[in-house]
Amino acid sequence: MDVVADSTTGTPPVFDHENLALQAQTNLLQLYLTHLASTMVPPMKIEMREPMTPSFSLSGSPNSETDDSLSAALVSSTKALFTLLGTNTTPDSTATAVSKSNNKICSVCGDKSTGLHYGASTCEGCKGFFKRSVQNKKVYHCSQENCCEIDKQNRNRCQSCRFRKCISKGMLTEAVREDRMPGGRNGNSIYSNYKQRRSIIRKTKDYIEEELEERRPFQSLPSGKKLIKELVEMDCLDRLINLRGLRINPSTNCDIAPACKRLTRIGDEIVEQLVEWTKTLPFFEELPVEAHTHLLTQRWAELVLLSAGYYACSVFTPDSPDTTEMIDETDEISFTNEQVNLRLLQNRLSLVLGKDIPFEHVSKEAGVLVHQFTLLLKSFSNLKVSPEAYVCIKAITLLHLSADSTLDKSIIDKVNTLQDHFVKTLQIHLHQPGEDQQTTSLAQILDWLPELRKASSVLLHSKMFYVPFLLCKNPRRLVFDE
DNA sequence: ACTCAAGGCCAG
DNA sequence: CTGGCCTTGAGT
Repeated sequence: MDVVADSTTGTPPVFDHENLALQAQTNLLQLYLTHLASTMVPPMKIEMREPMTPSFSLSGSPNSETDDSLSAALVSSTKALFTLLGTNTTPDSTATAVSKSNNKICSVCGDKSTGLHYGASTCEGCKGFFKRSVQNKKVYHCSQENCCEIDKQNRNRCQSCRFRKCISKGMLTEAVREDRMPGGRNGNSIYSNYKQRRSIIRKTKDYIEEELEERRPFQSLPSGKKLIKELVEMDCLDRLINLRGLRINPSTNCDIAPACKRLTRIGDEIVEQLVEWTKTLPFFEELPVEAHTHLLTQRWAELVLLSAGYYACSVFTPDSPDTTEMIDETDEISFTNEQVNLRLLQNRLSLVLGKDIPFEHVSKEAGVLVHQFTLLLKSFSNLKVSPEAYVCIKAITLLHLSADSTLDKSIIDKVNTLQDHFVKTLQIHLHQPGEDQQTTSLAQILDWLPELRKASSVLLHSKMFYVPFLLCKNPRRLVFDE
């Protein structure tokens, strides 16, 4: 009955094999993210307001030659990534819509527009202001709260908010020439990349901007119900939960090999889903791709745990604190009892792998992880997080920078500003009346984040990325949508 | 030759 | 620093 135990060696071969493969998968993750950056970044040199460090050579993959097998795997999945990168753009409709709607009015201040300037239809004033700002590498600071309204009358009251609105309206710092050469036209590449990215999130952004044009606490990223609503709609938690690698083909008795192979592909799938999610974020275009790469690389494990945890809480409604009796019979994850979850993992792992896995092996390999995940579930379920709060927490988690971040300072400031914004948005949401006595405070949620971080390090250490998903969803019930 | 988006000039 | 007006020059 127990194939694994037949092995003469003391260590369980199944898990050893997996761990090796999954370790390679972690490296693959890095490569994917780097690859994402290289395909998103135009090959030209890009100068930001602050003197950019040459770290932009990230697209040039300065590292030494990668391992052959990893390269091969990378190449094989490149196609899928390219589809992720949004080739399904509608440049025509975008262009015409923009040119029509912005033909006469400056999109920044509402003054009379004199045409397209640096990517947006603006007046001479905003054009000149943007040019001087970029040329002189100006860094402005808002004396208020980054929420100044910019119109024709008061556009000179706050340079910081004016510049931010320029950016949010699509003006590109890259379009200001470093060599100051007059005349001619900028290469199409400057705008094509931007337009491609913008078209992906155009729907979201336009929607938000229509609703919140008047009162926006933050120019490029409006706060409010619409922002949260979009985030909730874009979240696609089901896609992350219904990982193909965890599905069971009911008709065929899976061999061990394909099952293992599928498990090792889960890293790919997670990256795919997270990249997809990142691209739908309203602030996607506000940050350079290397920033997204950096953030995803650092935070993906936390995002996985958060997503799985939220899914478990939303599906199983953790209102029964005493789950001691639901061992064996029930097929539900426990929020308190890690032994239940270990048993559950054993069952489901055996199911996916198509053979019995001894409990002690599961306990040995995933015990610490299950322990941490169960603790995390318990504390997370106490927060009673709403879908709206969940997407805010997710954004806050992604936008958490380590102290030793290697990003450019201007980017760090931007990321921090964005994170602050989502914290405020979350706070506003929590204070909203109508919810059934939201007792959870912002401080409670923020206090929980270190716990998430701690659990993520365990997840990274174990390399069994799929454990949270396997625990929170029965592989038998995974949706087959292909 | 015309267009249009980039840079420059300079009175306010 | 601002912004209206002028000059440039590749693309059409």
